[in-house]
Amino acid sequence: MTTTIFATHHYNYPQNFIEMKPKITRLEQAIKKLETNLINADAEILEQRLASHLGLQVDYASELNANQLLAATTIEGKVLVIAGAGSGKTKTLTYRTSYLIENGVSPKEILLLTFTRKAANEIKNRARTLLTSRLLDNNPIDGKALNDITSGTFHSFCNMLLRQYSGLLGINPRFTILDTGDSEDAIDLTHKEKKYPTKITNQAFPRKKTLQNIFSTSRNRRIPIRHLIESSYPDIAVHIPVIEQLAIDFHEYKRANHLYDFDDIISQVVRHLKRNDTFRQLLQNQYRYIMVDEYQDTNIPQKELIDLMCAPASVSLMVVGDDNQSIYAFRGANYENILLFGESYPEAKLIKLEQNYRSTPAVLDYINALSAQITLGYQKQLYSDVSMEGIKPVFRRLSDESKEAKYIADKILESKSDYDYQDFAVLCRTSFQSNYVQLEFMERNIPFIVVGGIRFIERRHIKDVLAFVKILYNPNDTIAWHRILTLFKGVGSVTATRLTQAINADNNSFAPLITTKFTKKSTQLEPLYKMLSKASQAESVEAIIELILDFYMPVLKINEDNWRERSEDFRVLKNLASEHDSLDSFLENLALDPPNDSVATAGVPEQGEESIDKNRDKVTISTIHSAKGLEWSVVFVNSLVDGMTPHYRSLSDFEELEEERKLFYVACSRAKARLFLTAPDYFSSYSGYFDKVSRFVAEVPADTITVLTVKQPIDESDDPVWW
DNA sequence: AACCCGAGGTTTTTT
DNA sequence: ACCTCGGGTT
Repeated sequence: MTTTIFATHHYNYPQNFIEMKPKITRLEQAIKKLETNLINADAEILEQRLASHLGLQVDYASELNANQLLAATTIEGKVLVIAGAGSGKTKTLTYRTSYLIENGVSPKEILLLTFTRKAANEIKNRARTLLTSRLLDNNPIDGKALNDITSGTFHSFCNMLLRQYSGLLGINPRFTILDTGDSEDAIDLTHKEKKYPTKITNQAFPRKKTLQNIFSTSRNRRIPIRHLIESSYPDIAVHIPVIEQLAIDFHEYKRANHLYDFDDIISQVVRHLKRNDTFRQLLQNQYRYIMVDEYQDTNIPQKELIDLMCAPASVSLMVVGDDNQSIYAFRGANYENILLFGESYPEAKLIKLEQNYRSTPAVLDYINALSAQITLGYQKQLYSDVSMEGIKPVFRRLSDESKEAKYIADKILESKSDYDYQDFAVLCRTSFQSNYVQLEFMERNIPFIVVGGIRFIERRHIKDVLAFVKILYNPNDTIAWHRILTLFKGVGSVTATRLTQAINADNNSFAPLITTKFTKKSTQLEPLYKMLSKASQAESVEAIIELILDFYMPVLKINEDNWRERSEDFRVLKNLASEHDSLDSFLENLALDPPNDSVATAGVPEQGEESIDKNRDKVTISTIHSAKGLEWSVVFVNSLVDGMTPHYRSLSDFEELEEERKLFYVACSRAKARLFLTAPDYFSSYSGYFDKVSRFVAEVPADTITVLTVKQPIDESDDPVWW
């Protein structure tokens, strides 16, 4: 029995653990079975692989470790690669890509699906460098050919398919994409149009946000709406029949107006793959080598997509992931996909990458201890061959959140001689947990950048401007019309709907805007008409944005008192526009690969050209979710109170709690050299009062971590005893 | 039909 | 402490 830090604490285990037992057993069996297909880089295999490398440009054997080499050179059949944190996953995919090409695979046959487009481009570019930098005398490989590799996120790939094969699929290629907020609006509009009751026996109808959530979860996790509501939203059960009907109406509404939400983009492709044999065979013949990154975060439709494309034995599939890092169930990801891979592909091979190149042994010991607490998963133990042990992670409790922030700032300034600002990151469970940290950093003049939280694309004024662009691209986009028209005083929901209908009925001409019936509602409609007419003739995306802004700025000034601040964002928007030469690529990029950093930065003011390096040197403040895949020398994780991390909403559900545990694992495994964990004494909100240290900190063996107690002379006099 | 105001429920994470 | 929704008012 190992000693844990807070042995006296008692945490209630989720009640549904018993019900979960059969499912857990099934998953365990699938894991066990696939474990028997594990291949290891033994001497014989390696020798075989090395022999086949004669004549290749890249020296795979000396640049990869044994199992990386195995993964990079196993190019036929179905393979699952379990890639632990910091095990060189991107490197392996890069070398595999290069290996495929050196073995005569055409770049056009390669499909690379990753979590972000950035990751896809990185792999492509690194593979290019790899292949072309070795270019000696007669290198037959053209670096440009790598552009023919199809790569991107599931969403961008499916979006491309829908547009490119629109003829074959019988759909309109000029559709617009609804983000989550737009979907909510569309649900609301459908609801109002159909005039469904908003109350039954005094029970209010759920909000649009809740509805969007229900619809999306129902589709991504394949749970009928009725069951989902009965199990997760029991208090709105009286509304089930209406909600079910609304789901159908909502879907028809989207189809009628050429609107696709995030879920449609994937699901519609899956639907076509199932029904359209020509389409399916086309893709199966085209993409012969498929690689999927972050497989643990795929949802059911995404898994189905892969399964359909990979049905022929001749299609090679390698999925890469880490079951310890599945943290997206809330948006429908299904952690079972990776655990049940052996069920879908009984012949699949399993390869594990367990050598860690990121963290010191001291940090690794800790994250291995965290990993041991995760109930389900493939056997794994990260190891390092670095001999310097490093410093153990530190846990410190402080009286409140501002003291926590102070402590973090102190530590950063203390170790500033060893590191740059950009070597630090503060990782938070929720974005608002960074508020105190931001304040403290501003006061102490520590430059920082905030990642996660309210994003660029979701700001009201940005969405407004994009609505104009969307209309120019798809005049059927009723959601965008509605958004624009209700900006004007005198035009409300009813007029907007009527006007939108008139436009659509008039073959999408803008003419109804200048009929007297509507112009008397607002003087803005005529200028709008002129602007749209002009913009539809404009030469470039940038010119269109300029025209829209000329029109929109006065409106913004009337509607928002902080218009000056908001209009700063338009420079970013104009820059983005200048990078695109067509409306579809511009809109697609913003919808599916939006700029991630919030513009919120502080500290070092801009000082012109030379200070670019200085502007990069900032501490990162990020949500844990947005930190996935990244690493820093020094990592802080705050708010480690049970109820904040794990979040109180997940305490009663076994699977949700497991995901929180994995989230903490992701956070800690970002650290290269130092890991600081902090917790305030308590946290209270309308949902309760929480004062126990996070169970994730409490449950690991005490010798893996240094716990600072009251005895430590850190500038806090009123540090209470907390265990 | 639009707008204003007050009440009540709300807050995790994001392609 | 915040935003969304509903109801009453203009």
